[in-house]
Amino acid sequence: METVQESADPRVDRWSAVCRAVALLLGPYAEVVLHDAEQDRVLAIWNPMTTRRAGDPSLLGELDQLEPSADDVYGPYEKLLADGRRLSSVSAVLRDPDGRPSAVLCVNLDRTPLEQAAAVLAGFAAPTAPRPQALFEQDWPDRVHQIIGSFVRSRGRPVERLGREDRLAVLAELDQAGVFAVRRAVPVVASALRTSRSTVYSLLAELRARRTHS
Amino acid sequence: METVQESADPRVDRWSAVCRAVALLLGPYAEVVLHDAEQDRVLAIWNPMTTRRAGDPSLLGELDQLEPSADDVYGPYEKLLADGRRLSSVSAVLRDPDGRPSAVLCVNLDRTPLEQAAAVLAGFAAPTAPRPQALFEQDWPDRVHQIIGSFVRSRGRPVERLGREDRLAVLAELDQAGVFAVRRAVPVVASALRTSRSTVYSLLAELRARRTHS
DNA sequence: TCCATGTCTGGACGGTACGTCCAGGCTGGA
DNA sequence: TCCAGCCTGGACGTACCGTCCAGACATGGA
Repeated sequence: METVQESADPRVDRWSAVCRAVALLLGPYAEVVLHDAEQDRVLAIWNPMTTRRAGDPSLLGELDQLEPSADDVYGPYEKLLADGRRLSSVSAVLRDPDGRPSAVLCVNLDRTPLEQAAAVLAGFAAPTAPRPQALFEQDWPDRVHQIIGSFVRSRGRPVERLGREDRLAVLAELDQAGVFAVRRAVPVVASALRTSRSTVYSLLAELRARRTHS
Repeated sequence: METVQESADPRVDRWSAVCRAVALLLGPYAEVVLHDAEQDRVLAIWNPMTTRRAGDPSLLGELDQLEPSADDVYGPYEKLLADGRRLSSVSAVLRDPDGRPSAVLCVNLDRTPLEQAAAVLAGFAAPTAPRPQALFEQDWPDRVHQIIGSFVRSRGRPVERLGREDRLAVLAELDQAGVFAVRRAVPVVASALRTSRSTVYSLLAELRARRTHS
């Protein structure tokens, strides 16, 4: 099992056993990330699925402000990787003896193997139907919030503190998901991202420009 | 195995063995329907899943005009029952020795058991996600055509000859599928139904009126 | 044949949403 | 302090949406 760990942080010492255990239990398709809740960076990664490394600025901070939960456990949420892999993510706030949040544990499970098995079963009855399941999303605003929430959680900081690149990334996810083909989607996304309609259009234009100019 | 058969039609005699065999092979979840291609009615049904009976006016006629296929076999196509069951439908034009179409065989397979198994697998990795699979439909015009095509096939007559009630029914399916929440959907549906934009809006208004006044 | 009924249709219309643009304000860094 | 970049509300033209209507058409009965 590959481990990426920069410095000997006491919190890593404290939690690494748990992280290793989870990473081993869930097999080769689970990534375990330990975030710093104070200094906003990655403490350690087991079985990394992306290129993130310890010390990267996947800052946290104020995770407890968004969606306060009774037991500090969030998820599972769905997340999309750039290469199309679909992840199930679970986050947990780890607190020190004083009760203050000191680290955030994220477990990302690659669901594609199980989904392939499910597709085999589903396809057995309808060999030609490309997607035998859902037609169109009825509660697409909920879906928008799910995608944004999953993204926010993976970055470990609330929506208000997302940078320009973060918003471009989450808009790319939403766009790839086809959100902007449905009517009245832009205002919903804008308010969900705590930004203005103009900005959403501007960022979308930049996305398209980047896509064509490369 | 339940069989609904009204009159001793020679075509029923000729093909009933095939129909019984298919109905037995595919178990209790397959419905086999033999349609009259000349007089536009149901000749016989094995394992009926709906309330249709032999002699019902599920007229056929001119099936060969729509989407000419080399081998007279259409599908499988997806179809929705009123109670939500999802079917895979296959149709075949049966021709008499002269080569003229005389009967149409339809096999409707209930996919819900297999889909439940698939849902178990898919849900294993994401217990809380209501729909772990697709986000939004990217090629929704294709989907519109699939729905309409499946409907047309189930009624056994081409789009141009659909009556008012037929169009209301297919529009209800499309509406329930959320098609009209996507941008520019109405013109696409109108041209697919070989009707005008005005008519689609009018029928949709009537649908809504019926839904609220009952 | 003529009429009555019901439906479909193209056109036109007002209203809404869409996407773009810009001048101003804000923020973070030099 | 200035500067550069970004965000923002507002305004604007356009495209689309949904409705309405008068005429065409088909159907069926007198």
